[in-house]
Amino acid sequence: MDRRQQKTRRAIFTAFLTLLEKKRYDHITVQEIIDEADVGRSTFYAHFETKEMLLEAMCSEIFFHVFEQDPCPWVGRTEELEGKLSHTLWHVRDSRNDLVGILMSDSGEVFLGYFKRHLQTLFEAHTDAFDEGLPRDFLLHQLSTGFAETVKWWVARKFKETPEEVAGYFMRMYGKKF
Amino acid sequence: MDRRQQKTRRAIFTAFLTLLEKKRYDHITVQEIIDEADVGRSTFYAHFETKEMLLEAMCSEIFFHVFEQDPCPWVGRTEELEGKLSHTLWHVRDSRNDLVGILMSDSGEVFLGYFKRHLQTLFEAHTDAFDEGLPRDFLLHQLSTGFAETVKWWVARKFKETPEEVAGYFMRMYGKKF
DNA sequence: TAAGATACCGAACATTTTGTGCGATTTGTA
DNA sequence: TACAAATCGCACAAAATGTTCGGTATCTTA
Repeated sequence: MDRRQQKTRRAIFTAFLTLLEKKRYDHITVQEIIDEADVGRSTFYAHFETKEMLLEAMCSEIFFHVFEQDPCPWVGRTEELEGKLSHTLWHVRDSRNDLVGILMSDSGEVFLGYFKRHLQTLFEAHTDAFDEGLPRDFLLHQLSTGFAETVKWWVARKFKETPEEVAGYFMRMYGKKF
Repeated sequence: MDRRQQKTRRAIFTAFLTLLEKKRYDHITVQEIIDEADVGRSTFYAHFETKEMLLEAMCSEIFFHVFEQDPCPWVGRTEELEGKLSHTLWHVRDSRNDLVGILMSDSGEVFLGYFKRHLQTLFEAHTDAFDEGLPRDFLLHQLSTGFAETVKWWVARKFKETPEEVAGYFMRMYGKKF
């Protein structure tokens, strides 16, 4: 892809993220994004048809960059669910500069949609760690939304706990108890 | 309150709910609400400063009507948490005409905010039914968001299960297990 | 390095949506 | 009935969106 395109695309993304930390998504105007990114008006519309499609593209790109980048450079594979969750939390904390604005804003649902679908596939291989007497779709729905909410709780607490502690809380909250 | 005010207020609310079932909140224009409600433009703005404040007022009113109407006419009090949750679910199903549009739309967070705060106070008196070794704010956050998500799951399934079944699923998912 | 392709700029313009003002009319309340 | 208040609807201003186009800068590749 042309360097110029990458450059403006990135300028628009970072401008958007900057604005998202200051004010609500639906109060941000295209003009503000253009000004903050310092690009021409027609240039913006050459890249994104609407503000909404910008959000969608940005969430998609960040999600892919954070969670589906392959191979993961700094972590060994583990078969344990709790290890996988810790791993996920490491990624979240590692990318907090990109994620916090999106996760905490009123536009968070778009990114969370990607995240929850990702989590659902993750949990599908581990339902035996939980109560198998529950309807499977209920169980998976609760686990994925529950972990997403765990992340939001953690972010709101500014990552005070370690990833391992948080994953432990989650497993203790949702896992089988004997 | 003047009958005329009540009438237009109601007309605007129902128009808004009607539109919310057809299209997304942020794609609805004030003009569409005005047309659907069949009220004058200045009349709308005499009632609500913005579309957002209309949403806020509507969520507040519906929440109060559904959950804090006192006394509750058709149910006996119970001290059991599971009974209280079933009771809540009865209210939800009973008011589904008003709630489904709001809960399922992209504007759902406003109503869910009221709902989760309500749930949090409800759970505060019952934390002994859950794992007390977890941080209290984590526990309460998970329970309130978890029950809210349970409701969303149930709504999406078009109330296929009974309130008691759903409350049972929730308790089995989150409650102490021995 | 020269040529062609492509992206950017920025200003102008049309359109849509929002929000306000005001006189005339209708409706509610006392 | 008489007064108060809400509604209507039209006109108008302001803001935001989205498009077009000619000139300029930059990239790619032959």
